[in-house]
Amino acid sequence: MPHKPAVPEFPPVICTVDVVLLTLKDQALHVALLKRKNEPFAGSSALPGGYIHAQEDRTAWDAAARVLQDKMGVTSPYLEQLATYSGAERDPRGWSVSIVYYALVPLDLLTVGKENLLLAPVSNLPKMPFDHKSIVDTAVARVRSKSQYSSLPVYLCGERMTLPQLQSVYEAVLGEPINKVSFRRKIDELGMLEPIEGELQTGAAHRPAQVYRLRPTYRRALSLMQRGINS
Amino acid sequence: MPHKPAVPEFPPVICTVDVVLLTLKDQALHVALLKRKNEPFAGSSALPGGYIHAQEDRTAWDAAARVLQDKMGVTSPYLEQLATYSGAERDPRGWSVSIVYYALVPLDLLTVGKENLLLAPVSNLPKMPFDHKSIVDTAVARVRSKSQYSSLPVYLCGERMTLPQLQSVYEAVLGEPINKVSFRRKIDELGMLEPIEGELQTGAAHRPAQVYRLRPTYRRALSLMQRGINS
DNA sequence: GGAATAGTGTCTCTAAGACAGTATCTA
DNA sequence: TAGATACTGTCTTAGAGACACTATTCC
Repeated sequence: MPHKPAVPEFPPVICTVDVVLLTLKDQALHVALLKRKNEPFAGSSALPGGYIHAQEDRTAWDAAARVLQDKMGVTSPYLEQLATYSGAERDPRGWSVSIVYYALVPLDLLTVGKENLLLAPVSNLPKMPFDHKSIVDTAVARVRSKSQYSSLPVYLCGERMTLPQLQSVYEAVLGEPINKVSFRRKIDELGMLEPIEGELQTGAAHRPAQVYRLRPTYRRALSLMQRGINS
Repeated sequence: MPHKPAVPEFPPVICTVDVVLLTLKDQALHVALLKRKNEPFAGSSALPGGYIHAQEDRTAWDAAARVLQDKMGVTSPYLEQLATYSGAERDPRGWSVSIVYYALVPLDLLTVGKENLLLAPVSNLPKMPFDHKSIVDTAVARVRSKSQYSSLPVYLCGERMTLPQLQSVYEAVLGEPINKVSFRRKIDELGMLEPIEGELQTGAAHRPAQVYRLRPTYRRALSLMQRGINS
């Protein structure tokens, strides 16, 4: 029996990762875009991404985390695979595969005026190269969907938060008002928050709100609801 | 400015698709495995899969459909991306990416005793090469999860079905009994089925059941529930 | 007629939403 | 003290589950 080469010679496929980094700014979801330095589409704003470095990255997740670190200076507490986009026509360089991840980070982690950083509201995206617009739309839909029955939006808050703050984050993500009593019942059931004893958020001309923090168990894992938050 | 090559020379990444084909046999989910003809792991049962053919496949979805057709002789009415598995260590041939799809088909489409076909119950999987076991587990979890709030399980039925049949399919997938009244209310709300006038399933020693068929709109698209089927 | 399952009417119970009341801050 | 928002108690309402009753077949 003739010995076959281990890896047959198929035309090469371009293998990349892209990251949809979402944050909350002015009560609305925004996506982080970078001005591309290289061709194709040099100069236009696109999702941060890059080639998989087979020597360096143990997995595609690691590649995405590396891209996030190198290009955005961010280590996201939440980085999950969205989907993989592929095909002959999405990239002029040839048949390509892009494994896309999405991340949620509080705005204040996106430190400083990065030179080429553009925060675009997801409700009014600019022209974007490749299939990046459709990718962002899918990521937003995924985040909205997951937010209905999980603690996902807490990753958009900082370390500490009050319940009214968290509710307004949920409302911004879901795009609709939530019943206050139901919301607090749900958050209570989820059991992911604990009040910081004696710490109240004062300063406003009304009763101060209890400050909570995420329980350590849920720092990296989502907490799921049986039934979603029924708008 | 020096001209850069369009595609930098990174070590090649192996690009494949794999398919988790699920079906219902003896009231339990089974996954279709094929005995591998080629190294690595020749002889052991694994998910059907193959290289992406950049000349032939327009997208990875097309590649998965081709694999399903060529290796299983099946054209699945439902074929959706599950996730992408990647890394340096999952395949002895080197750094690899596998874009994994899952399909649901009625048992009778898996015609005949294919030589190398093994239908393994998902609750008792055999040893499988690569990370295929974890892939199957993820696919099953996805199907269970989606079945709670969508019409996904109808793809496990044939063209026509009765409500008791469909309920038993849901129960097999979800692994728990469902309240009959609630189930019928939900299916009614979904609006995906229409009764075939005058067609009843007779033959058993009891009242015959109305036969339904899927409305054309839902032949390829899922129908979603507001609130899931609450076991 | 008896056994068996199909299909339906209706009560109960759980949980979400509405609403209004009390609490506690700044100006 | 007035105004604002935080927080809570409780009533209403929608929907899921339980249960029982009728329907229709084969033997």
